[in-house]
Amino acid sequence: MSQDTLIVVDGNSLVYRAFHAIPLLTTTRGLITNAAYGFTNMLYKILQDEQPELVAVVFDKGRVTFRTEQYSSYKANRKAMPDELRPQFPIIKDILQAMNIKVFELDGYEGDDLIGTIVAKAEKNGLNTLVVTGDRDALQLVSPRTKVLMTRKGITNLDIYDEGKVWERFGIYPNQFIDFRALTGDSSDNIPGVPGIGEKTAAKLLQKYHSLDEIFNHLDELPKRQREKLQQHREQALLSKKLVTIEQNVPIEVDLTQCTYRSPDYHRLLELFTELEFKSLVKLIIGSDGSKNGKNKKAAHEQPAVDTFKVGYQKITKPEHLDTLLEEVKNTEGISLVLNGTAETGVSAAAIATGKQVYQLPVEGKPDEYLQVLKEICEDDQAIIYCHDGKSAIWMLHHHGIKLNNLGFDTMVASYLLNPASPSLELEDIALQNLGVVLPSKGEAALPARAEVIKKLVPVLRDKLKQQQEERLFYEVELPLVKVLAQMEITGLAVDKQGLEEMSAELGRRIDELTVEIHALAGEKFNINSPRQLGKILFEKLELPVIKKTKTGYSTDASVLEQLAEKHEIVDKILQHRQLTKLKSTYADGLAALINKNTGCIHTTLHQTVTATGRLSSAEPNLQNIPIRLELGRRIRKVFVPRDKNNVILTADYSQIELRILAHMAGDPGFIEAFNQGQDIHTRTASEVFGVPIDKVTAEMRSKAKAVNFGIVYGISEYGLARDIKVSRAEARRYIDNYFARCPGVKNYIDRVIREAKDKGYVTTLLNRRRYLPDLFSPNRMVRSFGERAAINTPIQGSAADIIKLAMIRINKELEERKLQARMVLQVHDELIFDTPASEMPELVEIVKDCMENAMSLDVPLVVDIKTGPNWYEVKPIEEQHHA
DNA sequence: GCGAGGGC
DNA sequence: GCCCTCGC
Repeated sequence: MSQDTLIVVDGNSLVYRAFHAIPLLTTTRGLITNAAYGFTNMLYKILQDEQPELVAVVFDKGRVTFRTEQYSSYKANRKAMPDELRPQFPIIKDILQAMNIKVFELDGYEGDDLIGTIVAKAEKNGLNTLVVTGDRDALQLVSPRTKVLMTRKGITNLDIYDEGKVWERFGIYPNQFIDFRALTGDSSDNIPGVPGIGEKTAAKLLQKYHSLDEIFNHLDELPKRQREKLQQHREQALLSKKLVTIEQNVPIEVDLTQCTYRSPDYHRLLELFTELEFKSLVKLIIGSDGSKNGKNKKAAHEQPAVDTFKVGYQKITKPEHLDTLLEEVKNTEGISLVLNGTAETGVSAAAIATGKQVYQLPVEGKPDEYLQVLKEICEDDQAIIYCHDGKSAIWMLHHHGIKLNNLGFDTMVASYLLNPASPSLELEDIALQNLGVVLPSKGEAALPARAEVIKKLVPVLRDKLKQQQEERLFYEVELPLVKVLAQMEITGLAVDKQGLEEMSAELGRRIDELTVEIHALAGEKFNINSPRQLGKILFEKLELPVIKKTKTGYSTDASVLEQLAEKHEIVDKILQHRQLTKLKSTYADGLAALINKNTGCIHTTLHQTVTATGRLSSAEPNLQNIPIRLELGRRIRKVFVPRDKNNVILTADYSQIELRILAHMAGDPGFIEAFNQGQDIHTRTASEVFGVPIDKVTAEMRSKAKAVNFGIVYGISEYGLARDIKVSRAEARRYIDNYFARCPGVKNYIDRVIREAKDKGYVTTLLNRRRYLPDLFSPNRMVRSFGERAAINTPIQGSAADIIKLAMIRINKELEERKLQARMVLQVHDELIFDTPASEMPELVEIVKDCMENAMSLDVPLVVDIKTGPNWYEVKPIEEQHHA
């Protein structure tokens, strides 16, 4: 007889258990996955422990079953399936399919009955069966060959019931279980049983009389109270018996050979698990702990279930092979290119995948031979080239004087667009998530594998972009922008190094003076830069009042110090010290350290795949936060100079772009009108909020109104506004209410955006850039409010990003076509900075103004202010220069 | 990792 | 609301 083991899983029972045992988990896209995660983990563990030869999972189908027809109250007190659970069933079925596990379901029957039928068949075939469920009724199936694995509490505690265990637990044999339930009932399924007869009594009766029928035959032997109860509820007991009896002959084809447990489709499973963000399960399959450095060893028993992705490739050993490569590239629409190397040292190795073949370069023994071929390929306008992080490829090629003319796809940028709030940016992760393959991390095969994977990813990612309606955004904005950003980084900003050093020295002297004074006032030396030491001095030694606390101690931030300023003269000096050390360390010294020795310029990195809203970010150094508000800091801008003595700096910034976008998207007539008439928008808001005529708006009112306008754009909270303009919460609330009362279009817009965001799970910008907002569904109110503010802010901030990106692409195209020497060198969210020969100024002004103001057509004008000067500090409006 | 502070 | 960098 066969010793094979069959596992039959009650899908619904385990899914419900998992749902209630695990708190709501969501993916970064807001998909709820807790039940799917818990179920999959349970299943994995059971399969691991039992190593079965056969596996089946059953599900209920349809709410009406033959039991409901017999007894309308059956399971009537069961609540409807929670909205968070329902959509997890298709996910679970996808997972089971990927695991190659047979699923049974049949309309009108509960999972129990399918289990019963399968068990009957298994018994006939002499299989050992293990039923996995949380439903006690299944215990009636226990036999010498059939056991039940029952969930106890949570999902990790499982009890195994064989005949002995049933006896031990209930004092009955499994074949008495139906009668037992007929007597005790089951409140969760609304099975009545015999009221007043509990488990203890039922077991005693069954021990003595063996069955329900025999109990009724011997009623006269029973004590009066029991007898009466049984007589009175006889019909009910018999009905209960029918209801709890598991059907073992359901009209369904059960072919146990179909249940043979084969190995899963690991690639599909990896795609699913990575998409669902089941990180521990991914680790289980790929046998890695996810650490990039590979320092942490795998546990010995953890055999990776999938091999790393391998692809056959041709190493180019002879120069003649290069001709073959060139020929094939010519005949291929879209090749992928992977480069090893750095921007500083150039390309050290390359791989090219055409779809038919993967080529590995360089030519053995001839380290530079291939560069000419690389040049021919990259600069061929006909060759469409796919990269992962095309901008870094452009940098590396730039080292060899090679251009990348036709970037046809960028898997990193595409993956960012699909989920900018938490994108997978590493090719390894993108491959896992979209192809279900594991990339080799090192070794000779790594490069060709990457090339092949990029080539395979392009259609998959393109399809996903299309599904999210972001194909145009990708091809018309983000992809062409890669080249523009590369050019900006490569050009860099010229810096007056000597000027920077002088500023650093001067700041150093003033910091030293202040340090001496502060130490004297404190009566001891201490590290002013250490919030811990500073806190001790201020709040313990000098006993100043504690205004705010942080997680780790006293808060000493600027708002706290400002409130303490009048209590002790040391405080103002600390504020000054803070300001000066920030300027010296971050700006004077920080910038000086990043001047490129060869070019004398600062080459920031403009990140295209970092922000959740679609903005760019700047790093090493961050040139998007060079001081401007305070005069002292603003002087830093003097060191940013043109790269040639005949050049000037030109800046062009959008005036109030975010508020204009808000006016446009909200369609608020008053707001739109104000911009169309060229009114001062903050003055107008002040007039609305304070209910005074435009000409009666004071400077203070305007400044408060300005804060309100910012607040609206940021997704206002009265708390934030009150803090910013230093008024009470109630006062702030009044301003906001007034604002909404006077600008109903804005109010409606905000409500609409939040509603749509909650409905769809994401928000979009004017060019359909998408951001998922899982925070909107958080059970935590604070997190939820945060999500709501992001829902308001993202369409505005992101649309501004869309617009300036469009302008940048058009400007660069014009500069190129007109062969101008002017260069765009920086973007600061609503501002572009150029380094241009003075002679090209008039033409540049015309191009920049035109491209920026007409980047997109809105219901309000886009207005750009242009300034020029000998450095970034001294830029002045061009009109003024005419008059001067 | 946190607090602080610079920008839009 | 969105970032980056510094010093501890």
